[in-house]
Amino acid sequence: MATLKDVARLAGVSVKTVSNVVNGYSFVKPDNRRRVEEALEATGYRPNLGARNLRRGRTGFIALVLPELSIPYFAELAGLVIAAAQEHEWNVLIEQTFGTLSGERQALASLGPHLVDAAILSPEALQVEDFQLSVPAVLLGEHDVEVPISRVGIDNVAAAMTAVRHLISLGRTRIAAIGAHPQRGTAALRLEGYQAALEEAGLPFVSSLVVPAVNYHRADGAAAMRTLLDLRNPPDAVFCFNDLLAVGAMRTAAERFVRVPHDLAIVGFDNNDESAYSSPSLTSVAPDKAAIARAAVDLLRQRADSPDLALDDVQTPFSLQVRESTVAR
Amino acid sequence: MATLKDVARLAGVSVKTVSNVVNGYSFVKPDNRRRVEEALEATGYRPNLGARNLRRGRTGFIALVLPELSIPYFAELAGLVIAAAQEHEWNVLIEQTFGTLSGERQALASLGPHLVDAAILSPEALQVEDFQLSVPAVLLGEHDVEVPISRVGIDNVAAAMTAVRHLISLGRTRIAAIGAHPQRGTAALRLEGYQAALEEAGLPFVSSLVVPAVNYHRADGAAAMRTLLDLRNPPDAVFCFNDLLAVGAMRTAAERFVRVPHDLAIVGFDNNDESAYSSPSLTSVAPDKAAIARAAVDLLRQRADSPDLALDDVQTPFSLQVRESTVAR
DNA sequence: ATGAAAGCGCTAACAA
DNA sequence: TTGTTAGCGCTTTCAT
Repeated sequence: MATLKDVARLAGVSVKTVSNVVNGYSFVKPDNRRRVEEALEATGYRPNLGARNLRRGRTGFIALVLPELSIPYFAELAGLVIAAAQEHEWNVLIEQTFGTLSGERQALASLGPHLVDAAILSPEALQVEDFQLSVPAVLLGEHDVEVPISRVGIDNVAAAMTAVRHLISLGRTRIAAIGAHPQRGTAALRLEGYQAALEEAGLPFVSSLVVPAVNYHRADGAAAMRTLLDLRNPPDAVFCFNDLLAVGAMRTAAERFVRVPHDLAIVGFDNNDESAYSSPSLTSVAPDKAAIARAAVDLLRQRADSPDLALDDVQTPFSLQVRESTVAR
Repeated sequence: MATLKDVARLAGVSVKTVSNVVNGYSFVKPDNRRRVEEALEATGYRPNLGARNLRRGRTGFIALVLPELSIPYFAELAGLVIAAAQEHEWNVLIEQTFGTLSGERQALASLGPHLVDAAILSPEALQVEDFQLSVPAVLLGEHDVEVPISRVGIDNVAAAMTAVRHLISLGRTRIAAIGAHPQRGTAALRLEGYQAALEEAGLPFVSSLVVPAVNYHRADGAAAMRTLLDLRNPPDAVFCFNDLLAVGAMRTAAERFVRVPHDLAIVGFDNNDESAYSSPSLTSVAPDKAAIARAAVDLLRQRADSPDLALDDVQTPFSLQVRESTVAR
């Protein structure tokens, strides 16, 4: 592997001049520039990023800390973050926490400034005291914990209200919710939106129609739906706090021969790619994932350049994708 | 951020001693060890990986080059690779190529030895001449191109035969295939297995039942299925070269009121998580993704340690997950 | 067993 | 405009 020194020797100039050419700096005598460029070409020189970053005091990486890549929402988001980071010459380091407190703590602990320049976090269990980050960071989504970290995400209360209002507009009156979670801030907000929409329409809040979910996987949605269908008075609609739960719920409905949307309308959240292709296809709250990724990376770029910028809270847009699980084709 | 020097000063020893303690090397006088450990604790020292790797001539990263994280198969695989790499103290750098030749070339070009120690590649369009890697690499899956790179993957011909034999055992006789692709090696092998299974059973090969797919997304499967259902003599079964195509095919079947599996049995490939939850659930060839991830990382670890190990070709196991899309519940 | 010092490849301050 | 050189934080001879 050719180094700057090799190139300099070949071109008969100093490393500084080569460095200048490589970095597009200042003014280099045309003659020298040409010889350096030839030497660069001849040696196939490629800068050693490790050395460059050591010198510059940066790493060239940002971390993306998320529960699990096998969860479609995070996989899609990760792809978008990688694309957005590329435009800022950042490589992305993905850390999986599996949604556990210990996993999240471990991931955070590994995020020294020598490893990454900044971090995008999507925590589920972290406590306030854990947020002693040594690099600029941005939180994805809303959380109850009041931590001094910038955030990017949608308005969960409004999004949940939109979903439930849609169900109400369809004439549904016994609307269930799947995904309540005591510790999870996002869940609390979606539940709040659910309640607000019910109240607004003068519908009663029935606590047996609110089913918690420990995890947000398909199996949890399936189990929750079984609970709901076993009720003496089952719901005629259900708002799931993510698409995975909704897919599980639809699966249970199919197994029990409950017709969707005729007997039961279902709305999900996240608008996973797969949701457009299920039968019936799934109505879902669609956050603008590309906007989230872009906003997060932009925010970090600013913070990395000027570390003590004020906290920010970016609200990204969302929409409701209406499909067959609420409106028959 | 505390450096080795800081710790050494605090402990009243040389950096060498501290380095020895940090790296668990040789014998350190108990008294010194204790003082170093206290200083380590007091300063909250964390080694600067960039500097360490610069010195060691390694980067601490491996690249995972894949088409797209939004494709569930790759997302699941990526998660497993990250987990496997962690056990070898490697961080994973994910590069998305979007399956294009230019994307793949660009990704490869960026893989200098100063960026990554090794690479796991999942190419779709690369030509032989592109494989001028400067770091140890492993190819995921089988490819026609004869390149001097180790490979890890399943036996695609055998896997495809297993899938088609299953359909034949169900009494299906007009078995279609979705996903033929002129350039893609994996597609050629799956097609080969499809043909072999038909031949073995004395079934005719009907070329109109083989539908190509430019991409392997859900939309492509849906379109291919429309083509098949428009045939004067449509198939009674279809083998899709991945689960995404199968999901699309199922969607089209539902739209056309074709009953699965009664009128049409469907088998997919990859066993994506989502495939167990569709209605009907999808029968699928299930590669052992964890084994693939582990084998790939292990192989790279060996190659990184002793660069001129012989080429290897690891065959990982697979199974057939039989579900409702072929056998009604 | 431990210290001193060189050097990984690069950038930037300082000289020239 | 370009060369010389120090030094980023670490590991590792080479002494001691």
